[in-house]
Amino acid sequence: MAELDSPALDSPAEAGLVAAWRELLARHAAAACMLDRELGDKYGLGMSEFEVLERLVEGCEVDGRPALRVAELAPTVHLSQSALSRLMARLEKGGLVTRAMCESDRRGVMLALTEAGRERYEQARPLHREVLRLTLGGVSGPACGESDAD
Amino acid sequence: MAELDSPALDSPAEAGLVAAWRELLARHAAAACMLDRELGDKYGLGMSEFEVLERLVEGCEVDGRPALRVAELAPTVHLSQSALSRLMARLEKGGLVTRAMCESDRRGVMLALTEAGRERYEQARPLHREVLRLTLGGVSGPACGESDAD
DNA sequence: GGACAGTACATGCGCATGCATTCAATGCAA
DNA sequence: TTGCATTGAATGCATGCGCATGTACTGTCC
Repeated sequence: MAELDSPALDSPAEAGLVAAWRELLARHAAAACMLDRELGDKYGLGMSEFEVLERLVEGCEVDGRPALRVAELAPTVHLSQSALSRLMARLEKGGLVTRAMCESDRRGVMLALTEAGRERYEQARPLHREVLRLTLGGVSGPACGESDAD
Repeated sequence: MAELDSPALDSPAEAGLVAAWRELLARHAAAACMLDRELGDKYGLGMSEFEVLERLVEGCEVDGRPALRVAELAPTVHLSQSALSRLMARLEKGGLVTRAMCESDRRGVMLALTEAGRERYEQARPLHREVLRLTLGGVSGPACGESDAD
């Protein structure tokens, strides 16, 4: 209730929140920056491009097989619909994906990896994982449970 | 041909890393997006602007007192030198900070909050904290079992 | 059937960012 | 002192993003 004139300090809970936020910002910046640089330099892919390719690899077969629609993909990569639309245009221009009109609903666009897209992804993946290892590796802060060592 | 070996699967360690990365991406996107929107709407500040003001509040007194140099500030807010330079220009144009030439090294620029800057920060802080509470609240660690399966 | 609201994606636009470059000031060496 | 490499910051430029809007299509209600 006494929040009239003690504006200079956070409560302990807030301080923890802020610390967590800064930690998150630092990790995100480190990983995103290095991913963009490394993947861009060596494979011509941005961080988001790689994420999109990965979703496509996970979600569909190669070239022509059942694929994803843009609207489904957008939230999973944390991009706006317009950003994803342009990103797909870039990938399509690079020959890594194809955009085909959806038969059942001609407003929709089916996204599918090409062979080149899959190959590019496979090539880039080790580097992506290595960057994650370098930037996130080991220190995951207040780690709860290690479920990755099965 | 890439799919001969076993390139389609990550090792368990890699899978954990990727899961942690996606978790981090999701939190960052949620918090950053909401912060930008809320702070922008209500106080005319971007997320990075707020972070910069916060560093200035922490690091110096009001208007004219000892301040920070751009080069010192940049890494703490994960911005490039050029981005920070422009950001400071925006804040200065808005009357929230002042840029003064450093006496001892005239290449440097001393950054200081103005009264308006401090006030704006104090006004925006509660909203900032609330957004953090909403987006990061409670869960501070990576993957404790709360994982999505898309 | 025709009009209208709603959905899916593309596009115009402005903005913030990073890289490369530039300009100014400093430090060092001859 | 002059000359040169280095550092701190600002700026030109290209890029990617989100918002708002436009375009094409769908489904519904009359």
